Amino acid sequence: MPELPEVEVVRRGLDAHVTGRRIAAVQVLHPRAIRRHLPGPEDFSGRLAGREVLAARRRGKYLWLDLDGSEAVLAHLGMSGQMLVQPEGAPDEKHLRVRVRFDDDGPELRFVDQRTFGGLATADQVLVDGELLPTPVAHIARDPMDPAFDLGAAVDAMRRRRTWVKRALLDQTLVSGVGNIYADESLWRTKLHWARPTEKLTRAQAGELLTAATEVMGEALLAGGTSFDALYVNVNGQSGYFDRALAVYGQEGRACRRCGGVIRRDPFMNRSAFSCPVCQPRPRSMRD
DNA sequence: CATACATCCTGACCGC
DNA sequence: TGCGGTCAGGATGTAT
Repeated sequence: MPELPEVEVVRRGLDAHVTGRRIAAVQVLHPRAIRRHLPGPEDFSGRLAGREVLAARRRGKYLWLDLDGSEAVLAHLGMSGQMLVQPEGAPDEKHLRVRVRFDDDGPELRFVDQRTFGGLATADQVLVDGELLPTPVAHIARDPMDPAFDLGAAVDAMRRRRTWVKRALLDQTLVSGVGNIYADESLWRTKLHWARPTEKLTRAQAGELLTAATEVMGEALLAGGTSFDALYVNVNGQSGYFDRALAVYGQEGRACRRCGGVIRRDPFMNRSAFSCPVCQPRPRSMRD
Protein backbone atom coordinates (compact mmCIF):
# COMPACT_ATOMS: atom_id res chain seq x y z
CA MET A 1 0.00 0.00 0.00
CA PRO A 2 1.84 3.03 -1.18
CA GLU A 3 2.20 5.77 1.40
CA LEU A 4 4.79 8.54 1.43
CA PRO A 5 7.96 6.37 1.55
CA GLU A 6 6.74 4.07 -1.19
CA VAL A 7 5.72 6.97 -3.41
CA GLU A 8 9.07 8.65 -2.81
CA VAL A 9 10.87 5.47 -3.89
CA VAL A 10 8.86 5.60 -7.10
CA ARG A 11 9.54 9.33 -7.57
CA ARG A 12 13.27 8.75 -7.32
CA GLY A 13 13.02 5.97 -9.86
CA LEU A 14 11.13 8.21 -12.26
CA ASP A 15 13.62 11.02 -11.79
CA ALA A 16 16.43 8.62 -12.61
CA HIS A 17 14.81 6.92 -15.59
CA VAL A 18 12.37 9.38 -17.12
CA THR A 19 13.47 12.96 -16.41
CA GLY A 20 15.06 14.58 -19.43
CA ARG A 21 13.34 12.29 -21.95
CA ARG A 22 10.79 13.24 -24.58
CA ILE A 23 7.48 11.40 -24.82
CA ALA A 24 6.74 9.93 -28.22
CA ALA A 25 3.40 8.18 -27.76
CA VAL A 26 0.96 7.21 -25.05
CA GLN A 27 -1.37 4.23 -25.11
CA VAL A 28 -4.32 4.05 -22.70
CA LEU A 29 -5.34 0.42 -22.25
CA HIS A 30 -8.01 0.95 -19.59
CA PRO A 31 -10.12 4.12 -19.55
CA ARG A 32 -10.69 3.97 -15.80
CA ALA A 33 -6.99 4.64 -15.25
CA ILE A 34 -7.46 8.15 -16.62
CA ARG A 35 -11.01 8.75 -15.35
CA ARG A 36 -9.88 12.00 -13.71
CA HIS A 37 -8.69 13.25 -17.07
CA LEU A 38 -12.15 14.38 -18.13
CA PRO A 39 -11.47 15.03 -21.85
CA GLY A 40 -10.70 11.35 -22.29
CA PRO A 41 -7.95 9.02 -23.53
CA GLU A 42 -7.31 10.64 -26.91
CA ASP A 43 -6.92 14.07 -25.37
CA PHE A 44 -4.64 12.60 -22.70
CA SER A 45 -2.37 10.93 -25.21
CA GLY A 46 -2.37 13.98 -27.46
CA ARG A 47 -1.31 16.32 -24.68
CA LEU A 48 1.63 14.13 -23.71
CA ALA A 49 3.02 13.32 -27.13
CA GLY A 50 6.07 15.39 -27.96
CA ARG A 51 6.55 16.79 -24.45
CA GLU A 52 9.77 16.61 -22.49
CA VAL A 53 9.77 15.46 -18.85
CA LEU A 54 11.53 18.11 -16.78
CA ALA A 55 11.28 16.62 -13.28
CA ALA A 56 9.53 14.03 -11.11
CA ARG A 57 7.89 15.62 -8.08
CA ARG A 58 5.81 14.55 -5.09
CA ARG A 59 3.68 15.89 -2.27
CA GLY A 60 2.33 13.37 0.23
CA LYS A 61 1.10 10.44 -1.84
CA TYR A 62 0.67 12.45 -5.03
CA LEU A 63 3.29 12.13 -7.72
CA TRP A 64 3.70 14.14 -10.91
CA LEU A 65 5.95 14.78 -13.85
CA ASP A 66 6.64 18.38 -14.82
CA LEU A 67 6.41 18.74 -18.59
CA ASP A 68 7.79 21.44 -20.83
CA GLY A 69 5.07 24.04 -21.08
CA SER A 70 3.11 24.50 -17.87
CA GLU A 71 1.25 21.22 -17.53
CA ALA A 72 2.08 18.23 -15.38
CA VAL A 73 1.14 14.56 -15.57
CA LEU A 74 -0.36 13.83 -12.19
CA ALA A 75 -0.36 10.30 -10.82
CA HIS A 76 -1.85 8.70 -7.76
CA LEU A 77 -1.02 5.06 -7.09
CA GLY A 78 -4.16 4.46 -5.04
CA MET A 79 -4.02 1.03 -3.43
CA SER A 80 -2.23 -0.99 -6.02
CA GLY A 81 -0.72 1.33 -8.62
CA GLN A 82 2.78 0.74 -9.94
CA MET A 83 5.03 2.79 -12.18
CA LEU A 84 7.33 0.41 -13.99
CA VAL A 85 10.21 1.14 -16.32
CA GLN A 86 10.35 -1.74 -18.77
CA PRO A 87 12.16 -2.50 -22.03
CA GLU A 88 9.94 -2.12 -25.08
CA GLY A 89 8.73 -5.55 -26.03
CA ALA A 90 8.68 -6.92 -22.49
CA PRO A 91 5.45 -8.88 -22.00
CA ASP A 92 2.50 -6.74 -20.94
CA GLU A 93 1.59 -7.01 -17.27
CA LYS A 94 -1.87 -8.41 -16.60
CA HIS A 95 -3.08 -5.08 -15.22
CA LEU A 96 -1.18 -2.76 -17.54
CA ARG A 97 -3.32 0.39 -17.87
CA VAL A 98 -1.15 3.02 -19.58
CA ARG A 99 2.01 2.75 -21.66
CA VAL A 100 4.29 5.74 -22.31
CA ARG A 101 6.92 5.44 -25.03
CA PHE A 102 9.78 7.87 -25.47
CA ASP A 103 11.57 9.09 -28.60
CA ASP A 104 14.97 7.70 -27.61
CA ASP A 105 14.68 3.90 -27.92
CA GLY A 106 15.08 3.66 -24.15
CA PRO A 107 12.73 1.73 -21.86
CA GLU A 108 9.05 2.62 -21.69
CA LEU A 109 7.07 3.74 -18.67
CA ARG A 110 4.10 1.62 -17.63
CA PHE A 111 1.29 2.39 -15.23
CA VAL A 112 0.07 -0.93 -13.84
CA ASP A 113 -2.84 -1.04 -11.39
CA GLN A 114 -4.78 -4.12 -10.39
CA ARG A 115 -7.57 -2.39 -8.50
CA THR A 116 -7.77 0.83 -10.50
CA PHE A 117 -8.10 3.08 -7.48
CA GLY A 118 -5.14 5.00 -8.83
CA GLY A 119 -4.85 6.89 -12.07
CA LEU A 120 -3.19 9.48 -14.27
CA ALA A 121 -4.34 12.87 -15.54
CA THR A 122 -2.82 16.01 -16.93
CA ALA A 123 -3.19 19.10 -14.76
CA ASP A 124 -2.45 22.79 -14.90
CA GLN A 125 -0.18 24.08 -12.18
CA VAL A 126 -1.02 26.79 -9.69
CA LEU A 127 1.10 28.73 -7.21
CA VAL A 128 0.24 27.75 -3.62
CA ASP A 129 2.21 29.16 -0.70
CA GLY A 130 5.19 29.80 -2.95
CA GLU A 131 5.09 26.37 -4.57
CA LEU A 132 3.90 25.40 -8.05
CA LEU A 133 1.46 22.49 -7.69
CA PRO A 134 -0.91 20.65 -10.01
CA THR A 135 -4.41 22.00 -9.36
CA PRO A 136 -5.76 18.76 -7.81
CA VAL A 137 -2.91 18.86 -5.27
CA ALA A 138 -3.53 22.44 -4.15
CA HIS A 139 -5.49 21.35 -1.07
CA ILE A 140 -2.94 18.75 0.08
CA ALA A 141 -0.87 19.79 3.10
CA ARG A 142 2.91 19.68 3.03
CA ASP A 143 4.31 16.34 4.13
CA PRO A 144 6.87 15.89 6.92
CA MET A 145 9.73 15.43 4.44
CA ASP A 146 9.04 18.77 2.76
CA PRO A 147 11.85 21.21 3.64
CA ALA A 148 9.16 23.83 4.30
CA PHE A 149 7.08 21.55 6.56
CA ASP A 150 5.99 23.53 9.62
CA LEU A 151 5.65 21.19 12.60
CA GLY A 152 4.09 23.82 14.84
CA ALA A 153 1.45 24.66 12.26
CA ALA A 154 0.64 20.98 11.78
CA VAL A 155 0.34 20.51 15.55
CA ASP A 156 -2.06 23.46 15.76
CA ALA A 157 -4.12 22.18 12.84
CA MET A 158 -4.35 18.72 14.36
CA ARG A 159 -5.44 20.03 17.74
CA ARG A 160 -8.11 22.19 16.15
CA ARG A 161 -9.85 19.10 14.83
CA ARG A 162 -12.60 17.44 16.85
CA THR A 163 -12.21 13.78 16.07
CA TRP A 164 -10.14 10.67 16.83
CA VAL A 165 -6.43 11.26 16.55
CA LYS A 166 -5.96 8.58 13.88
CA ARG A 167 -8.58 10.24 11.70
CA ALA A 168 -6.68 13.50 11.98
CA LEU A 169 -3.38 11.79 11.19
CA LEU A 170 -4.87 10.34 8.02
CA ASP A 171 -6.37 13.66 6.91
CA GLN A 172 -4.20 14.75 3.99
CA THR A 173 -5.22 18.38 4.41
CA LEU A 174 -3.58 18.51 7.87
CA VAL A 175 -0.40 16.61 7.12
CA SER A 176 0.09 14.53 4.01
CA GLY A 177 1.76 11.23 3.24
CA VAL A 178 0.54 9.21 6.23
CA GLY A 179 -1.63 6.18 5.50
CA ASN A 180 -2.95 3.34 7.62
CA ILE A 181 0.38 1.57 8.12
CA TYR A 182 2.45 4.51 9.27
CA ALA A 183 -0.44 5.96 11.28
CA ASP A 184 -0.60 2.82 13.42
CA GLU A 185 3.18 2.67 13.74
CA SER A 186 3.40 6.33 14.78
CA LEU A 187 0.64 5.93 17.37
CA TRP A 188 2.40 2.89 18.82
CA ARG A 189 5.70 4.77 19.04
CA THR A 190 4.00 7.59 20.90
CA LYS A 191 1.91 5.26 23.08
CA LEU A 192 -1.31 6.87 21.92
CA HIS A 193 -4.55 4.99 21.27
CA TRP A 194 -6.08 5.58 17.84
CA ALA A 195 -9.37 6.79 19.35
CA ARG A 196 -7.81 9.42 21.58
CA PRO A 197 -9.82 12.62 21.08
CA THR A 198 -7.74 15.30 19.39
CA GLU A 199 -9.02 17.94 21.80
CA LYS A 200 -7.33 16.08 24.66
CA LEU A 201 -3.94 15.93 22.96
CA THR A 202 -1.35 18.23 24.49
CA ARG A 203 0.81 20.25 22.10
CA ALA A 204 3.71 18.06 23.18
CA GLN A 205 1.85 14.84 22.37
CA ALA A 206 0.78 16.08 18.96
CA GLY A 207 4.34 17.15 18.28
CA GLU A 208 5.69 13.76 19.36
CA LEU A 209 3.16 11.99 17.17
CA LEU A 210 4.04 13.97 14.06
CA THR A 211 7.73 13.57 14.83
CA ALA A 212 7.24 9.82 15.16
CA ALA A 213 5.44 9.78 11.82
CA THR A 214 8.36 11.61 10.25
CA GLU A 215 10.84 9.18 11.74
CA VAL A 216 9.02 5.99 10.88
CA MET A 217 8.50 7.11 7.30
CA GLY A 218 12.16 8.11 7.07
CA GLU A 219 13.22 4.67 8.26
CA ALA A 220 10.87 3.02 5.80
CA LEU A 221 12.30 5.09 2.97
CA LEU A 222 15.82 3.97 3.89
CA ALA A 223 14.60 0.36 3.71
CA GLY A 224 13.13 0.93 0.27
CA GLY A 225 9.52 1.09 1.44
CA THR A 226 7.04 -1.40 2.89
CA SER A 227 5.63 -4.29 0.95
CA PHE A 228 3.54 -7.28 1.93
CA ASP A 229 3.17 -8.69 -1.53
CA ALA A 230 3.95 -7.89 -5.12
CA LEU A 231 1.50 -5.00 -5.26
CA TYR A 232 3.97 -2.37 -4.21
CA VAL A 233 7.28 -2.23 -6.05
CA ASN A 234 9.76 0.37 -7.23
CA VAL A 235 10.14 1.24 -10.88
CA ASN A 236 12.29 -1.83 -11.38
CA GLY A 237 9.67 -4.12 -9.87
CA GLN A 238 11.53 -4.67 -6.59
CA SER A 239 9.91 -4.71 -3.15
CA GLY A 240 11.05 -2.88 -0.05
CA TYR A 241 11.83 -4.57 3.23
CA PHE A 242 10.31 -2.33 5.87
CA ASP A 243 7.50 -4.80 6.63
CA ARG A 244 10.02 -6.68 8.76
CA ALA A 245 10.29 -3.65 11.00
CA LEU A 246 6.59 -3.09 11.67
CA ALA A 247 5.69 -3.07 15.36
CA VAL A 248 1.90 -3.29 15.19
CA TYR A 249 0.52 -3.07 11.65
CA GLY A 250 -0.55 -6.54 10.57
CA GLN A 251 0.79 -8.02 13.82
CA GLU A 252 -2.51 -9.08 15.43
CA GLY A 253 -1.98 -11.77 18.07
CA ARG A 254 1.78 -11.27 18.28
CA ALA A 255 3.61 -9.93 21.32
CA CYS A 256 4.30 -6.23 21.58
CA ARG A 257 8.05 -5.87 21.33
CA ARG A 258 8.00 -3.18 23.98
CA CYS A 259 5.84 -4.72 26.71
CA GLY A 260 4.79 -8.20 25.59
CA GLY A 261 1.10 -7.28 25.35
CA VAL A 262 -0.90 -9.02 22.65
CA ILE A 263 -1.37 -6.79 19.60
CA ARG A 264 -5.02 -6.36 18.72
CA ARG A 265 -6.91 -5.37 15.63
CA ASP A 266 -9.98 -3.17 15.88
CA PRO A 267 -12.44 -2.16 13.17
CA PHE A 268 -11.77 1.45 12.22
CA MET A 269 -13.58 3.32 9.45
CA ASN A 270 -14.35 0.10 7.55
CA ARG A 271 -10.67 -0.84 7.87
CA SER A 272 -8.38 -1.81 10.73
CA ALA A 273 -6.45 -0.20 13.52
CA PHE A 274 -3.65 -2.23 15.13
CA SER A 275 -2.46 -1.36 18.61
CA CYS A 276 -0.99 -2.71 21.83
CA PRO A 277 -3.71 -2.75 24.51
CA VAL A 278 -1.12 -2.35 27.26
CA CYS A 279 1.03 0.53 26.07
CA GLN A 280 -1.78 2.20 24.12
CA PRO A 281 -4.73 1.99 26.51
CA ARG A 282 -8.14 3.07 25.28
CA PRO A 283 -9.20 6.54 26.30
CA ARG A 284 -11.69 6.54 29.16
CA SER A 285 -14.30 8.27 27.05
CA MET A 286 -14.56 5.19 24.87
CA ARG A 287 -15.76 2.17 26.82
CA ASP A 288 -15.51 -1.29 25.32
C1' DC B 1 -17.73 25.16 7.78
C1' DA B 2 -16.51 20.73 9.93
C1' DT B 3 -17.06 16.02 10.30
C1' DA B 4 -18.69 11.36 8.85
C1' DC B 5 -19.24 7.88 5.63
C1' DA B 6 -20.46 5.15 1.29
C1' DT B 7 -18.23 4.23 -2.81
C1' DC B 8 -15.03 2.82 -6.43
C1' DC B 9 -12.14 -1.98 -7.74
C1' DT B 10 -9.84 -6.91 -8.05
C1' DG B 11 -7.84 -10.83 -6.07
C1' DA B 12 -6.36 -13.56 -2.06
C1' DC B 13 -8.09 -16.14 1.38
C1' DC B 14 -11.24 -18.83 4.33
C1' DG B 15 -14.94 -21.84 5.70
C1' DC B 16 -18.24 -24.93 4.10
C1' DT C 1 -13.98 -27.86 -6.70
C1' DG C 2 -16.60 -24.09 -6.29
C1' DC C 3 -18.97 -20.56 -4.09
C1' DG C 4 -20.15 -16.79 -1.12
C1' DG C 5 -18.37 -13.72 2.22
C1' DT C 6 -14.61 -10.88 3.99
C1' DC C 7 -10.71 -8.07 3.68
C1' DA C 8 -7.22 -4.87 1.80
C1' DG C 9 -7.97 0.96 1.92
C1' DG C 10 -6.93 6.33 -0.54
C1' DA C 11 -9.50 9.93 -1.92
C1' DT C 12 -13.71 11.81 -3.38
C1' DG C 13 -18.51 13.19 -3.51
C1' DT C 14 -22.37 13.54 -0.78
C1' DA C 15 -24.87 13.76 3.53
C1' DT C 16 -25.48 15.47 8.08
